[in-house]
Amino acid sequence: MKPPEKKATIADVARMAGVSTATVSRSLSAPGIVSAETRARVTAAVSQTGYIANSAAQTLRRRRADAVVVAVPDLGNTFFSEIISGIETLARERGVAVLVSDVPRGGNAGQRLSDLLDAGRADGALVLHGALLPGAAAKGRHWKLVTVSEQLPASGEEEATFAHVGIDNTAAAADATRFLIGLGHRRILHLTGPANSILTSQRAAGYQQAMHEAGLATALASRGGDFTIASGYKAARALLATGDLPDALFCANDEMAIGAMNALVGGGISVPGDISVIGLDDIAFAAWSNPPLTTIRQPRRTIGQLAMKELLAQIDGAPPSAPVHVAHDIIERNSTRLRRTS
Amino acid sequence: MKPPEKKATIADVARMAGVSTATVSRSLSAPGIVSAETRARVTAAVSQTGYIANSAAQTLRRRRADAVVVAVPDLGNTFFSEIISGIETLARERGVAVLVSDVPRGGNAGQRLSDLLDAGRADGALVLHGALLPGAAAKGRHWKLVTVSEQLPASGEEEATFAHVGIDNTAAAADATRFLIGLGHRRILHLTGPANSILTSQRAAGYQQAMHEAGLATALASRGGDFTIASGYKAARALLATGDLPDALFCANDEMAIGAMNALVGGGISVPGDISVIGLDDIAFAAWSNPPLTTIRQPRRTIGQLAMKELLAQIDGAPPSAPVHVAHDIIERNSTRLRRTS
DNA sequence: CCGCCCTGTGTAAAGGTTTACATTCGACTT
DNA sequence: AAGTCGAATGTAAACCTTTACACAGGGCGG
Repeated sequence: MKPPEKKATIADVARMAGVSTATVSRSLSAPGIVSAETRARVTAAVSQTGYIANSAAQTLRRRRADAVVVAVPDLGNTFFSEIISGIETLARERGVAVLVSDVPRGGNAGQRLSDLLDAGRADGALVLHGALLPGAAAKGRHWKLVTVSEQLPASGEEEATFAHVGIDNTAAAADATRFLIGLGHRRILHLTGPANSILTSQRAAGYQQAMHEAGLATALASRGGDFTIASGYKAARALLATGDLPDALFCANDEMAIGAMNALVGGGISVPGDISVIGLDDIAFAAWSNPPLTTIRQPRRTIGQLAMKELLAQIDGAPPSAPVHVAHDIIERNSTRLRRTS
Repeated sequence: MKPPEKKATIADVARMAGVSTATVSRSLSAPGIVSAETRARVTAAVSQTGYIANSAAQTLRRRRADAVVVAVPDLGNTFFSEIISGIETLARERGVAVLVSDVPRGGNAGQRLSDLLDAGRADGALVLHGALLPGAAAKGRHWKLVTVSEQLPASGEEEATFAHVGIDNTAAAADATRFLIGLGHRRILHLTGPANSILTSQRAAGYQQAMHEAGLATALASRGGDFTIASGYKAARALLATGDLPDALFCANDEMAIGAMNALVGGGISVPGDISVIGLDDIAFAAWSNPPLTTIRQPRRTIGQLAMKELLAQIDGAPPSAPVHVAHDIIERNSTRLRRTS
């Protein structure tokens, strides 16, 4: 019962069960092909020795690590961590390990990925990182790789299209905008994210599309928006200073919307009384902001699981699937309301 | 320049450089002991072949995986993910991989840990999981293991004391309470966390200690508090229903404080006008709640890094250090104020 | 009764590194 | 000049599994 001095190897088990190591290996990985009687002896020996297969040896021989990397720009952001949580759920089920690599935006994510993948530490990667090093995408053509949430910008010449799972950001932004329009708002301002993010351009595009459809004039404000609460706050302060408020504000994500609402109510403006605000993502705090934020929900855990499923399929030899969009929903809370018929 | 057909091995490099594999290995891992000239030939061959050492083979031979597990109860919670972010920073520097294992409270974290550690997939573990399986702690005596933030309850008989890093929760809670007392509050209610968490008891103890010091009567309310926003909200609603409000409320964490404030202001109570509220943790949203929450800050990234440092030291053969407490700070915002001298 | 196939098992190679031990060679000591 | 020592390198074993291939024995069709 006391922990064995040295870890048991497959040879120890084989000896104890009176069979060859090959048989032990087979009993464990393909129980079907060994006779019931032998299998019983083996299992007994296994539990008696407390044998656990050494995974390095397995990896070496099988040429498969049973591990995947998840590359994120910011683990501290719930948005990402919930996706990872979905990934992990599936990983646990399938017995594959999850290596997280938290490389800041602007950092060399491609390098890190290469270290892990090329050294055979992982069989593939889930990239939640819109800005992998541009070059890496090309280099990564022989990696198994699926992008999540943020699609990798098609890298010019080579149509480096990876499998992808996420919501349709353009459509989601259009839906948010249409929701506002449906409430009677006309002067709708879009507070955009950081310029270098694919999300920013997709969401802005959706906004513009919906506005054009309705024959309304678009108004984008970026003012240093970078998806943080603070940047939303600052942008709204700046807006306040102009004294010229729109009917409604569509923020490129929830954090910025929350920051903006803070600035607005802090400046004596009523939300949604004077101005409606809508976000996008439905982070956990959106339900508890002041007022509770109307937004568009992304099913994050589902996204994580779907992405993981796709990656595992690729690792098992399936060809990459076409990008898939999961459905988003509008969540109406109290930061939006019908426009006063003035 | 095109990606090589097959991955280069150390033998390929050796051949190209005209040396033995041993020399290649040495050039890479202990450059000092090989002559400058040879080393140059080797490095040339390495970059020419694009050689990257196979990590499974290395792990097998070195008997060290250069990887650690991080066990968390809930990745989706920023509190944990920021600690992990600190861990990752250090990990990247040292070239060790981080395996995250997100096993829900109540799940069998010990099992998962055992899978990873005993199979040699990782060299040690960082446990942010107050409730590892009780048994696992004992079984884990021969693992390298440091607990983070939530200390593992001493497991009865065996004084299974692991290295630990986190704030002194009792002291932090006492400080929060004293802060309230210092503002002139007398009837201070403590909203506790879930009963099975070590954090809950430590924080409650700190509260009681500070109250006793000041000769004040303690009042604990648990009402299903489980560290979530929703539970804080519910607890405060219940409080509201009694019609008997204290001077101040000390919530066992920020989420509950935010939920409670929502209920309070929703119920027409002014915070901090009628009642002061203080939290503990200083999560990102604390600065943006309504009103901004006074709380106690835990340096989460630092905690992560310190814990990682300790674990790496243990892996390198150092004996476990004694538990270390990092300093916490009080962050005064607008949810607390001097008591009205009625 | 022969040949074939099938089932269950064993033998040994392969997977890619690291490292203990051996070797070589030149410099230095006495 | 013999003996030591140290530096630089090579040889080969060890790390632990999986699996291609071979083999044995039994059932069965012809």
